[in-house]
Amino acid sequence: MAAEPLTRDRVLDAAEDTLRRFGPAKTTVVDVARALGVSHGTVYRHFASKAQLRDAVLQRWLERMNPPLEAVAREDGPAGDRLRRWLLTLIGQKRQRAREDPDLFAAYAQLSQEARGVVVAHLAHMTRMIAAIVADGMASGEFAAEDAEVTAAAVLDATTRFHHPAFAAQWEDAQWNDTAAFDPVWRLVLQGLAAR
Amino acid sequence: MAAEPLTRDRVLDAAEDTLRRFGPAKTTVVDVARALGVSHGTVYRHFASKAQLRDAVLQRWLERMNPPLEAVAREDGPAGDRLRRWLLTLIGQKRQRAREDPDLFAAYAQLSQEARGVVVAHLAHMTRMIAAIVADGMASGEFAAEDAEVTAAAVLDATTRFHHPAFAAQWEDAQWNDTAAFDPVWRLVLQGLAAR
DNA sequence: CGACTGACAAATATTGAAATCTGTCATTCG
DNA sequence: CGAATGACAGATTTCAATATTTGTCAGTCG
Repeated sequence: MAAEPLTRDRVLDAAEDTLRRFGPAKTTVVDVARALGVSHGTVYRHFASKAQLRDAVLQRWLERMNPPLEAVAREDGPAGDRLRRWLLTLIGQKRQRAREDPDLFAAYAQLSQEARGVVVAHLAHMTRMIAAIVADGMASGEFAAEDAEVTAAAVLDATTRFHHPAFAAQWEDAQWNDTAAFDPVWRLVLQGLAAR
Repeated sequence: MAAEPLTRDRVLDAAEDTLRRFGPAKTTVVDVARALGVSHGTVYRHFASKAQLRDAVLQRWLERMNPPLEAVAREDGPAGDRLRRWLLTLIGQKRQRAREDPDLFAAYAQLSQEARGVVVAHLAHMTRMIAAIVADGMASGEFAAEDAEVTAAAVLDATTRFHHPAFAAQWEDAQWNDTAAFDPVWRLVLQGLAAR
């Protein structure tokens, strides 16, 4: 074993690799320990249960979605344009993950059905980013809304069909490859936000 | 056996009863035949497969949701009010079914994941009803929309979270009992539709 | 002392043989 | 003749035994 003591992060790395390799159904704590060259008891010094380990892997994986979204949120230009780009970026990220990491994505889809902690935190972060854009739009007089947070949650709700993993199966359908289904919803949302 | 020859409808009745009693997982074609007092081969004279029988039961069950919705669609008054009532009726129907027929509802939830024929037809019908209300709103100058059908589909998409069975688990949560989550989305939709 | 091990009990998953179910069809019945 | 039967093959499900996995903890090691 290494001279270095085992860190939480190294365990997470090994767990993510193993998960990607064997899939969520076939990954055991012993597999993860073996990848690290330690006994499985040691893994339990860093995570209280297999569920917590899986949640932590998932959280890190979800958090990697944030930087591109934060970049869009910080851009210049009309709030409406930024919001549209932000939503399209979110949708794009989800689809990319569904394609590239089908196993991790399936685990995420399952957890979001159960509305578990990690996913709730993820959603809260998404809402906060939208709220920042909405608040900018309110400040510039472009949007008329009462409460940026509540409105942000409504925007996320209204576009559920396009980013919630329960609908991932439909993302492959031909008719979804372009924004034909998204655009009419986007029109509703943008005009719903617009000051008049 | 009865003097009457066995009808498709009597098979459907028996299948629905059996399904309700045993649940989708435990219902066999033999069970349905037994409830009718015939051999299971006879059931196959009316439905080509178990899947077709299940789809037909589900279709009838879904169609029973239509009358109250059609009643709302035919009411008088501003299109905005009618559309809101229609959506709340749809949401109410779904929740009622989720509570009263959990097994049939679970079967429906499963099928809508796979976007199967019955469900696609059901969705198309829902869209047509909304389109009628939207068209009325356009005629009266209350709404500004380009295409009533496309807009209707967008309204259904934007409210997915509140009527799609994938979210049924959340319908029981305290925060969903009132319209606290629905109202902000409704505001977005209504203002998105409104002529200015 | 703190990081790690590995034997252990209880929970969970796997397996394969037996039972049941689906769908077909030659035959019976009225 | 059309409606219904029931025996049958192949597919699927069940069930109980067997094996693996999770999570704990007393004990080892440096």
